[in-house]
Amino acid sequence: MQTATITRLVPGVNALPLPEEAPTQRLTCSNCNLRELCLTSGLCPADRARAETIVNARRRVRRGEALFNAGDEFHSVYAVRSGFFKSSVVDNEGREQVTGFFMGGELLGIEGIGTGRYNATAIALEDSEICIMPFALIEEMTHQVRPLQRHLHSVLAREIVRDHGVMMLLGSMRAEERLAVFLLNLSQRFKARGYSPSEFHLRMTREEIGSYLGLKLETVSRAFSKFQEAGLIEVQQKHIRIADIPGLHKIAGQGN
Amino acid sequence: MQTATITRLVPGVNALPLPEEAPTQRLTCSNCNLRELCLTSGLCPADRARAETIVNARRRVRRGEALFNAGDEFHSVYAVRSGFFKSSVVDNEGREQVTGFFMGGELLGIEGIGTGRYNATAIALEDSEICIMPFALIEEMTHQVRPLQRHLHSVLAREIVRDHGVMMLLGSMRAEERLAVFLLNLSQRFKARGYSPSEFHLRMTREEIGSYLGLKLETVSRAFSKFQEAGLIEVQQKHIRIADIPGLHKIAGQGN
DNA sequence: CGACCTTTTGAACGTATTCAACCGATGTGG
DNA sequence: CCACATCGGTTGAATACGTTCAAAAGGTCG
Repeated sequence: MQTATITRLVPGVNALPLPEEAPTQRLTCSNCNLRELCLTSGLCPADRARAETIVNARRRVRRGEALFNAGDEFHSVYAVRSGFFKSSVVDNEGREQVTGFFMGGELLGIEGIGTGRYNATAIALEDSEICIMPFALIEEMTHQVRPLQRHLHSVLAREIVRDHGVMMLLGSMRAEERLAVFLLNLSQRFKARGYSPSEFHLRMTREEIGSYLGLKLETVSRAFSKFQEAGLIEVQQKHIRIADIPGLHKIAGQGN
Repeated sequence: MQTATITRLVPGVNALPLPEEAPTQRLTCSNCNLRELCLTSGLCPADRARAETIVNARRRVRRGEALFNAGDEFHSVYAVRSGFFKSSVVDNEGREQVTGFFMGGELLGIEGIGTGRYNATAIALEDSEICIMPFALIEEMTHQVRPLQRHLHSVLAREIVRDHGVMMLLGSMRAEERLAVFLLNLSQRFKARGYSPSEFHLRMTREEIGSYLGLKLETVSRAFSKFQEAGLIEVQQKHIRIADIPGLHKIAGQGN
């Protein structure tokens, strides 16, 4: 499981360019198509060019493999370059709670700053690639590039805001509302990345969706079936087509 | 409701010392008994002395009064100097979700950095006093006092970790487990502030506890009664005595 | 003291869970 | 390449937990 493929991007012992990227331009934040969704979003080109030295390597993570585990020593923040992750925490009784799903441009592990250890486990739900950003480099760079500091604060704060949304979802909504909110959120994030907002593949199982939403997998499955009967979606295994986005919004927004 | 009593701590138009503090030493982070629980925790005396200029005023907030409202423009972070607050968000349908309770030394409003507006509403549950820390000053100071920057990151990250705990609670635990976890958490926080960990006053209503825990107020009340019958606590209205902390841990920890 | 708010408790109800069976898809080894 | 084992998903029936509705008692505050 620990056969990580690491691509060094900075001069060093392993600096030789790997075959698959040798002929083309090297991938940096400046030419990354996810730059406006990631840590350097909002920076001017000059600032971004300086900040992108934060990414000192990339790494492939295969489906099912852990990028990091809860309790591991924190040293780096990871940006999803491609693929899909879940993060989860486990309590004393071994119950897993999925705390989030992550796609291109989103950051993983950042809450490790608090204690010096990762709080959650991050697992790839499909073969993925991530950018490694040592936190020491990030902190150093925030002193040289002020907008980056502001943006780092913003990223952390928005994660808190996101969590408040999840608390609202878990604390006050019924099963079908939760699933509708979940589907709309995925839809909107796919859209922001240039994918279809109405047709996509779920990378996670019903059980993982259920864990995230505070429901059992059977309840998730039943809600999918009910949405399909109502003509709101078409669902076949992991393939989803959203037929009626306003209809889902109506369910998401109100007591039914 | 907006009759805020503001005590200026820095020279300025309203710099005259108010009667109640004129005769004694001025309250600063350096001599605040909450300093190790607050934003300057972990700083050496010299760094703290520099950083404490962040607090440029204090303000009284009376019971029931809002310190800030969701949607208000974000400019300051607030530290609870004395008293007790709740924070909550409201969805489209008007449902309130309490996202946290805050006591001495804890920070309010920090997630506003993300969007430039407060995400939640903060309401005093008893007459309280808070320290006002303009975020512009905080950001400026992090450049002069490196450990402060690290600590600011840490505070934000621990808020995320805390939220993950709440997600676990809301997503995977049953009513009595949730209440046990809640009581133990309060107990531990009172203890950290030098109060009795086994006997305290609940500042919030059953409804607010329920909102926080994703339960109805009747369910909270029943769970209290059941804990009392089991000899785990003595409860009379808002007064709580925890008689059997290990017993509560047992309930908090396991499926019953 | 009276009005109002909070809390408690009971009874009926409803939603999500649990238990179970079955089906389809996926992947592995002979 | 097929057979079989495994995993993920769907659906039904019974159950359990928390909610809803309701009434009444206890506190609090003007």
